[in-house]
Amino acid sequence: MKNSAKKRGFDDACGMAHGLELLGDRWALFVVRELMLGPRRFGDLRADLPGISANVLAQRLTELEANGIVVRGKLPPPASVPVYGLSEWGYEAEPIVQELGRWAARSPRHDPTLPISGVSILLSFRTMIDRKAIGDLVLAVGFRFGEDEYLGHLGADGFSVGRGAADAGDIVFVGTPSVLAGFVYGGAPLAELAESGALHLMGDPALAARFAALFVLPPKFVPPPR
Amino acid sequence: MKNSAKKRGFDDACGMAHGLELLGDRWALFVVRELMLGPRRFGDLRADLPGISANVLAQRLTELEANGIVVRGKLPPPASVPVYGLSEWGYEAEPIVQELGRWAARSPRHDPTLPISGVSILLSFRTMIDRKAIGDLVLAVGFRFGEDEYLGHLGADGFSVGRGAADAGDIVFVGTPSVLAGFVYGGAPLAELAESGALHLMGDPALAARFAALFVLPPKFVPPPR
DNA sequence: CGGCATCCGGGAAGATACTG
DNA sequence: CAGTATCTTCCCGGATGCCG
Repeated sequence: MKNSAKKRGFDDACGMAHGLELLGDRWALFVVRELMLGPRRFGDLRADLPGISANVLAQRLTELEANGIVVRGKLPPPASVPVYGLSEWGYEAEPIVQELGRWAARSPRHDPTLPISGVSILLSFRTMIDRKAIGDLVLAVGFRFGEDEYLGHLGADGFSVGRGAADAGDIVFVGTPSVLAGFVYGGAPLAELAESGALHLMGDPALAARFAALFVLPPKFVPPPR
Repeated sequence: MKNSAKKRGFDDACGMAHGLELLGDRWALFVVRELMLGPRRFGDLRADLPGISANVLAQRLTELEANGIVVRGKLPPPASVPVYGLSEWGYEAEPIVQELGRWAARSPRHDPTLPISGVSILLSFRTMIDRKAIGDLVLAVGFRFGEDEYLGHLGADGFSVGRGAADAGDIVFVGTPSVLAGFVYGGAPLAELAESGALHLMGDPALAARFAALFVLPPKFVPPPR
């Protein structure tokens, strides 16, 4: 009888309180974030969640599944490996992740030099895109982070992205999520990144620059003097 | 040296991760929620946060202040009592609370019969209002929960609310937040509530009914069969 | 009385080792 | 690779007490 579901509740009918009971445990929202672009395997989650231990990840997955947020599945043969995905309702948690990220980006203490996962940076594009700046630009953008490939579509209604063949993009970024973040958000010059081999671009550099210019971080909050 | 901020961080540049470092501690987001409609006193926070202990509340307030989210103030004489409010940036956290609440309202496990605070129910109105249903209705709505009075304004652009004299409303609800929730979200008949004394209405009952009809909870998520 | 220390017990998270 | 078992660490919550 390890559990008995004694979770300390909040005894509060407020939706926020219930949301925190479902997603407020340490690492829970990270797991949801990593699944936001499609199902993944246990080991992949662990690799992109540096710091989480196997038992905590297993427990979070179990709890999230019990609450109908995560769905345990199995790839068809011959793979036959277990995977974890989000339920339809689980996918609807994306605005939570977005608002949390958008708000925290204004924090004076935010350190953007820390490592970042591929899913994180791609989700941040969905959050931070400046729709008014898109104009009539339509573009397929591929991303290759090691073994993981994603394909995004830029259109008048924003930026969408999912697992897919990166080669299908009009432009393709190959590198690490951190370096890509440095290019898009940090304004690192593409030429230097390409020369050092940190970030490889396939396609028109001018298009890549136009793409990067669509994403801007909100201004930091400056506490007024006391 | 109690220990120099050894908080276990996430080492993740994702904005969401930083947001959780700022607001992810137990009770932290509750404190922010309770301050969302204006500054309050230590004891008031404690009273509306059943279950929190004084030392934890003090610690959260200290941390939130150190991070620029909460601002410690003092009412002018002759009151001269200390109060806690939100910084401008702190107020910007409302979408986080809203999205969390909106999402959790679809949870199959959500129990709306639990107690609820005055701030919670009023914030939920801001979240859950159906803008398309407002039409040309313009209305000032007062709320009196014991000693606490709030005044809300309904207009084409939604519902806004703040601390204020409830009497100034075209209609005024007097009662507990829970009973008001039962009327607005649970469809409890106003006549019975008034008769039992649980909820007192000043003003036109038809207006109150029109007001209540503007707020609808999202449909529950029904997990598909395995 | 409001605000914040201190001590303690319980339980969740972290690290590591181990098994199928 | 996908988890489970076990031990340790530390946060949370309650009680108590000091101090303004």
